[in-house]
Formats: sequence, C-alpha cells, structure tokens
Amino acid sequence: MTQQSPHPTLTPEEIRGELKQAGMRPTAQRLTICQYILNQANHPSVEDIKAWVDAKFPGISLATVYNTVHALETAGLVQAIRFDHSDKVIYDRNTEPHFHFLDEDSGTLHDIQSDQVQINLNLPEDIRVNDISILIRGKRQ
Amino acid sequence: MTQQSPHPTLTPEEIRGELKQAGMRPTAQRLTICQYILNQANHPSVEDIKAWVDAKFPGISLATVYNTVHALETAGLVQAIRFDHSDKVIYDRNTEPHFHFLDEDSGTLHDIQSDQVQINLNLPEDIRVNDISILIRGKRQ
DNA sequence: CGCGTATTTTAGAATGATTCTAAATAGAAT
DNA sequence: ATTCTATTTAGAATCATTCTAAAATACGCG
Repeated sequence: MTQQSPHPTLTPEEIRGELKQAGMRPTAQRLTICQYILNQANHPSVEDIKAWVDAKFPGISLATVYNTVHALETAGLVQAIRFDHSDKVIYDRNTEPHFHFLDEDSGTLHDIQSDQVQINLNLPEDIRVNDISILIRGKRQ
Repeated sequence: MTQQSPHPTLTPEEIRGELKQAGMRPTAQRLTICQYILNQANHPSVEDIKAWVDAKFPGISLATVYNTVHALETAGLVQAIRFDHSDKVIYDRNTEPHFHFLDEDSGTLHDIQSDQVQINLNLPEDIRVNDISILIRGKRQ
C-alpha cells in the first residue's frame, strides 16, 4: 500500500478552531463540509462533497459548497487540483508538497509523499523552479 | 533556453500524407488546422486554433476544430493535455514522452525533454507505473 | 466525367462544471 | 436587542465541450 498521509482526525471543536483561525465563521454548513473534506474524504470533487453533506444537511446549496471550498483554499486548508483524467477539480486536505498516484483500475487517487520520489532536474541555469506537480498513473499487480 | 523539441516543419504535402496515413481525409479545414498545430503553434487550445484558422479559413465551424483535434488525437498525431493553471485542454504535437515547464511570468508552456529529468521512484512493489506526467512551474531570472 | 456512399462539416441545441447575482438569513460586536 | 457584515441560497449566467441531424464534400468505381 502507498503510505498513508499524516492526517489526524479533527474533532468538531478543532475544526471550529481552524475555521476561526482562518477568519471564517464556523457555520453549520462549513463544519459539515470540513468534517468530510478534512476527516473522511479522499480527494473529493465538489460533487462528492455535495452528495455526502446532503445526507447530514439536507438541502444545502451547491453554491455554498463552492463558496466553502474556495474559502478553504484561500485559507490554505485545502488545495485545489485538476488532473487530466477528470474534468472536475478535486480538493486535497494535504497541503504539504506531495505527488499523486492514480490507480487506473479503481480510478482512485493516492498521495505520494515527497520523500518517495527523487527528482533531478537538468534545466537551464536561469530557471527558478517554484513548484513541481507529478501524477503517476499505473496499476496494482 | 529550454531545448527546442524536434519538430520539423511539414510541407502541405507531408501533412496531407500524415492525414491519409491516419485514415483521415485531407480536407481543406484539416490541412489548415494541421498547418497551425503541427507547424506553428505552441501548445494551443481549441480557442487558439479556431482564432488562427479563422483568419485563413473564415467561418470554419468550432465543431470542426473539435472534431479535428479529436481525430488527430485518436490518430496519435497530437496529445491532449490539461493542466491546473488553465481550464482548457491544450494540444501537444510532441507525442514522445516528455514533461512541461510553465513560465509563470509569460504563461507559456515549454517542453522539457525526458532526458532533462531523472526520476527515482520509491514505490510499493506491486505498483506498475504506466505513465508519469510532470509540470514544473517557475520563472526566468 | 458522373453516381453512390461513407465521411466530414456545420449551426445550433444540449450538457456539465463552475461562477455570478441579488435577496434572505445568520453571526458577531456593540 | 440592534446593527453591521459575512454567509447562504436559488436560480440565472457563463464557458468549454459534446451532441444532433441535416447539408456538403471526398473518394472509389463504372
């Protein structure tokens, strides 16, 4: 198995704290969305989030889900990513530098910790690299 | 400078030949589109293609551009890619394995040849890698 | 050349994700 | 409580892309 990322489960109180610290009001909608994104989900799309949250919070507006993920992104609590294999943006609670593995059989995305990949770039001198994004596609044997 | 990819300019006749070889009829629309994608463009979006072709071939249908890039993709003459920084698919005439550099100042995308990057993966035994996609973001000093 | 058929082009409608709008609601500070 | 600002919401708008069904075109064959 690909190593699990270090994402401790947050209590509702801790989530509330994170939101406040980010200057976001800890509304019921946001707490529920965070419960999913920060604790349970694995690289969910907005559609995924809406579906899960709808069960706990029937009738939540799709716009609220979009508003919230944007706010969380701005606050640095999640990272928005888009990969080739899907036309939807997915949200990643892991905001540390890391890479991704797409299991082509299951369609699931897994984190690859930075230390599992060594990269050696042989680029022109004048290039200053700010970020490297890597998607590894493959299968389990 | 990032090394140029080996893309010789193709004559109209050569383009015609490529299309025929791919089982595609070399229509005027397709020849014009290929003239741009295969000879002139650098990672163009459909919008880019449409704009350029429109000058040579006024009134070409947007649907034709989509149809053509799809056909070229199926034929293996171009590769469709989508990166985080844009919500549009771009087309790459370089179908060899390679990576990309995004110049954050100009917004332009450059090919990085495979041999300019050495990757060492330390992944679980049971993972069989089929493809690695890399986007390097940075600036020129 | 001219005919028949499969391919291609086309305009416009449809789709799907996302963003915008403007009004209603809820939090927080006084 | 009152007020001010942030948040939520439904629905409309937008944007890239795909679909549809009809018209135009390319190509093989006589």
